[in-house]
Amino acid sequence: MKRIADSTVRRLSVYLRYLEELEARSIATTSSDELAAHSGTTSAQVRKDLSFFGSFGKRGLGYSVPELTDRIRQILGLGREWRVVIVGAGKIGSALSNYRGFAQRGFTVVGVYDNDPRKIGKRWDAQTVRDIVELEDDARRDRPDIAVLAIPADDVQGEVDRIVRAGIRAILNFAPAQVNAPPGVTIKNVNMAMELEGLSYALSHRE
Amino acid sequence: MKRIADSTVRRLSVYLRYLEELEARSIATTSSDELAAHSGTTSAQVRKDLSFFGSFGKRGLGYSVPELTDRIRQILGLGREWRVVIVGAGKIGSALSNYRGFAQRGFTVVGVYDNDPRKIGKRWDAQTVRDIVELEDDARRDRPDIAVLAIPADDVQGEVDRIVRAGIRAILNFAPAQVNAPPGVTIKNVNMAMELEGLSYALSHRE
DNA sequence: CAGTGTGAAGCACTTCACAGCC
DNA sequence: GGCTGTGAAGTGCTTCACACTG
Repeated sequence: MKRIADSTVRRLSVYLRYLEELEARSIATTSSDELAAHSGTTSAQVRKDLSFFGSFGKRGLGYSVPELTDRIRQILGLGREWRVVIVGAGKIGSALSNYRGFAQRGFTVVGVYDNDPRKIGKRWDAQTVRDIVELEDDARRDRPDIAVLAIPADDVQGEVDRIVRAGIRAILNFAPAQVNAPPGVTIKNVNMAMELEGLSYALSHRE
Repeated sequence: MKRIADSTVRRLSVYLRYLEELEARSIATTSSDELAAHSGTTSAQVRKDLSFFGSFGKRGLGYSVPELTDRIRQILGLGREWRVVIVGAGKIGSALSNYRGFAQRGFTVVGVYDNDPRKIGKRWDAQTVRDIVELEDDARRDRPDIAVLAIPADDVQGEVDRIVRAGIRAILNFAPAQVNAPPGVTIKNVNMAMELEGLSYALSHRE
């Protein structure tokens, strides 16, 4: 399949959230106009995004909510369980795994790791914190798909390397550090410092 | 000044982090090549980004680390204190305000708010949680610049409206919901669900 | 006739390539 | 000689506009 822009995938995620809301309210159909209004984009953009994956609508009528919901879930790969390990037994990982949409969309925490002896062995949500050095061994058994990396900025690269050695090919990185991964490993960076500095910039450059 | 792309501002933030590291190691000069290597971009991109704001380098020599650090801080508006309120006394806000770079870059928490009676009045980091209905009154006294919105997805728009009424013109939104703000108010969305779904998509579309 | 699907046009960001300066 | 600064070219995402169809 043709390469899909990152921005397109992100918008699909937003469309999905609105479609789920419509589904909960038992609304049967919607239109590109309506989807656009609730997603902060334009109707042309919605139609273009969907067109990369097929023609899901009916001309003159719009889209069937249940059908489009299913198709987008399928496209995003949400039809299965994703096994997630949290590296860094801190507040960010905890906030993420407690988020109700997390389990709802098929993400399951199969392990929590830290390198701090004071944390190892302690209870953490429904898990017991394990020693980070055990990640590679455990991974052979647990077969995690995704690692959430939420540690302080020191030695982020070292932990990325460990995660990659453990055979995990997708990383959600909350550490404010630039990291390299081999081809075939996808990294998404969530950098709060960067976002705050973006706000600082915006506030500073107003008329 | 010419409008600057969001992506440029985000990269400046990354350059700054590397420059601070160089400064800590007392390294006096650097080059666009080196900055690029540590920021996941190209040297041409670095030079182009900087060129929007002036010419900070010396041909044949590169950039003075302290000078460029200062200039980027200035550009990003980090030369002053930014007063931040946290709306939603949960783990995300706590993780953010405990992040050492937060205070270091001039962001100060001046208030924490929640609507849960069980949380109001309780200690939360160095703050006492206040009732969200008091935000507007308090803002007249505290003059916050930025609101960090970290509440569950319900009624995000209502809280955005309240924040805007309180005169705050920059919002960092962690709630997975599309929100509208009047012109003049900048919103940055950090959507973890979207990032995870991006990873799900990437994992599902491999050869 | 309302609303989709889609080539074509428009626009914005990135990369190139080289003149200019230290 | 090395590295910056920058017009020009390239690339890719977004918007337009309209043919098409239920």
